[in-house]
Amino acid sequence: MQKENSQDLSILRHSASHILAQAVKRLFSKAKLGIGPPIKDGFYYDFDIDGELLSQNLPRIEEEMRKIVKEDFPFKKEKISKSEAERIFKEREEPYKLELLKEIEDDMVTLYSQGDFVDLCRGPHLQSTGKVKFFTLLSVAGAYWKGKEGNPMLSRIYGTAFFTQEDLQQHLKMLEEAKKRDHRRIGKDMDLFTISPQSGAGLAIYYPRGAMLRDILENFEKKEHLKRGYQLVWTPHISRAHLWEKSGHLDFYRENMYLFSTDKEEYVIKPMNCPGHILIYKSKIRSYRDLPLRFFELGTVYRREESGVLHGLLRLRGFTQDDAHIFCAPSQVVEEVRGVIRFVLFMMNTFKLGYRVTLSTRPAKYIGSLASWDRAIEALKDALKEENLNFEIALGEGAFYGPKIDIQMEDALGRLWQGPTIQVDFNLPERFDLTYVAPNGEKKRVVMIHRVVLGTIERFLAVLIEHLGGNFPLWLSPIQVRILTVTEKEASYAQDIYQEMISEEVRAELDTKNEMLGYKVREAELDRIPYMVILGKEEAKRKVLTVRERKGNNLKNITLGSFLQMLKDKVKHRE
RNA sequence: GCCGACGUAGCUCAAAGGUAGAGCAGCUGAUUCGUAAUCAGCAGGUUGUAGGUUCAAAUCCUAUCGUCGGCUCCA
Repeated sequence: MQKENSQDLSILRHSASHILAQAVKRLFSKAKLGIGPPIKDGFYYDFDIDGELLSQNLPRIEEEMRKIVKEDFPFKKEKISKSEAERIFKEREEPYKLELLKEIEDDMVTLYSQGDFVDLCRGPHLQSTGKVKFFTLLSVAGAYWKGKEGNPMLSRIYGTAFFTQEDLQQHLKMLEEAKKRDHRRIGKDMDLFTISPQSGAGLAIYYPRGAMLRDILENFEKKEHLKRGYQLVWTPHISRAHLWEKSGHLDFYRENMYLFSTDKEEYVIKPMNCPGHILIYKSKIRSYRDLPLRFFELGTVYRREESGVLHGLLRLRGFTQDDAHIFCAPSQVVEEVRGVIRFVLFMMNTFKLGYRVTLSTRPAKYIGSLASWDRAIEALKDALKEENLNFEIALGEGAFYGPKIDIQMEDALGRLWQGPTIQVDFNLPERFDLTYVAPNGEKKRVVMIHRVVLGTIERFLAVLIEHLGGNFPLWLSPIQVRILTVTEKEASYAQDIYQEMISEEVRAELDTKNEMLGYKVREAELDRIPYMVILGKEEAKRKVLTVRERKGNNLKNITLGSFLQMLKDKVKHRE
């Protein structure tokens, strides 16, 4: 039933996109048609036209669409020969449709028409334009023809459509809600971080609360890595360009790298941590008995990203990977990858995040031999299968040095962001001649696995903020408790409680402002503080606390000792 | 990088060529209050930046930086 519904919905939306195209052609006869498919949450149509005109005229276009709906044209399907279709679109001066026709291998094609509007389309559609009742246009954006940089930039109009007014309303409401969860909004509200034009686009600055949050995450990461046999390492932020020449990055990754020269030499600000970890591996002769070696670093890297792609903490130019490189024998690869997969799943479960797994294969631009690529892909597949994970294959989406498993996480608008990734690399060990001594005394080639389990601290924080709407569980909350006094008379008792708490390593704040309690409660709620401790005449007299939970429940007559114990238990179990 | 929109006080937003304004936050004072906004006063801005048009620019033009929505790219 559900599935049928979503199929019907995409037919509806496809029809809506044709109505949109007809409306635009009516208003702007010079507009050339691109394509107009239904998508996950609606539909779009691409036009080659002055984009400014469209954004100003969105209301007019929508009005025209409603007229077309009223006119109730039937959607007519017609099967004709390709040459006949070519004649029609030539006459109608639709160069993009002609280009699409050329790529169709069949001799026959289908056209759909409504009124005087004709489109090359596989269909299906609803019976008539009158069936499309509840829709709205949302935005205008640029989009390259066929999604290829270098192709002409078309103007894309996005919209959405539903079968009922209620569904439409609900969807629009959901978009509003998502906006409220936007990590940039919450980051500002909760005083966590900023990206200041003064320091530069794509570079985040953490305020005390944001820095606290990072620190909690980072400490958690370090502990979990140590538990799994990783060793902490640290490598410098800049290094000689020479190193990056050897790794191949200067050839394959140059446009994303920040380079600078000192008087004598060129240097690179690291965009990745692997070359540094390789130097650590190479610092001595390694035995098969040492393997696998797992080097972990919260490595801050900088990449020159195109200005248009920057997006809060989700897409930055400077970010910190929870990066590790595992050096192992070829026979250990599957087991090591399995271990990383389990680690990733542990993380996703800990934070209760949804995810999607893909296996990315060899891209057009790559280094290393075909045979080693095939071997690496097999190893990743085996590990995924043995962990019983569902995954999709993304052809040609691998890194230039090896195939990878990507785990994507969802943000508040349902957009997917790459987080954890696991990449097998047979190539860098070759380039740097990384070996170990086998039992028979022979030198053997080591295999390298690059992997991150959260991805980056920044992006992960962003996804987490949106996932939780800023309501961090106690163990993650930068501020765990705020102490509120009812009147100024309780200031000294509150001060004592506060001192006790911070000495017990509770992240507490004291609010003795001369304001009414309602005001302070409201502020603490807006700051999403998990626990408020309310101290008035009663509490001071009886030396107890009243605790208000974030949701509004009250716990009365609690002693400081039992409250501290409760906090400790919850932190321990990450509730 | 490309297409489009936008940039006004710490924040949210007014002011459509003619003296930049409000709410919240901040500060001072009053109030001493029991679970999502107590009252009053004060202060706060070379309208992102740099040029230009004009008697006069937040407003019009150009460039530039940045932000937002996409495309492309990616952790």
